[in-house]
Amino acid sequence: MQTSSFRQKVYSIASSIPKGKVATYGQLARLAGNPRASRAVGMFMRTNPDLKIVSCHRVVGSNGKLTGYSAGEGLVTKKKILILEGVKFSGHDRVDLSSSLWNPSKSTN
DNA sequence: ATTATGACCCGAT
DNA sequence: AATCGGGCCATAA
Repeated sequence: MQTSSFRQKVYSIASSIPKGKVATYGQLARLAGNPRASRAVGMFMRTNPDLKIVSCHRVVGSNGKLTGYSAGEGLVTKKKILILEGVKFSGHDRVDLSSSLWNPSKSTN
């Protein structure tokens, strides 16, 4: 499979994240086929094609830590959106993965 | 084709 | 718990 396909797959998965749930970069990378490409995944979110189809704000670090955001006020906007979505926060810039972590196996689409 | 950078992750100190 | 360093992958210049 080409790397270009990998990127598209990541976008597909990212846009598949249900509202009120969040996924980690490593998780997206793993689902896309490259468990070690967590870094590249972050770059895909950064250079995402359309913020409306790809819910990049629902992507957080492995420990639920908010890393970055290219739109709005950055992490501030990202955090705000997540709260509006119904995601529970554990700290200032941390998401409660225990309750808001997306389970791709259950989503099936 | 090579070098440099980054919205990451993990292990060790 | 916090900090430091190394490794992996894809993109941009």
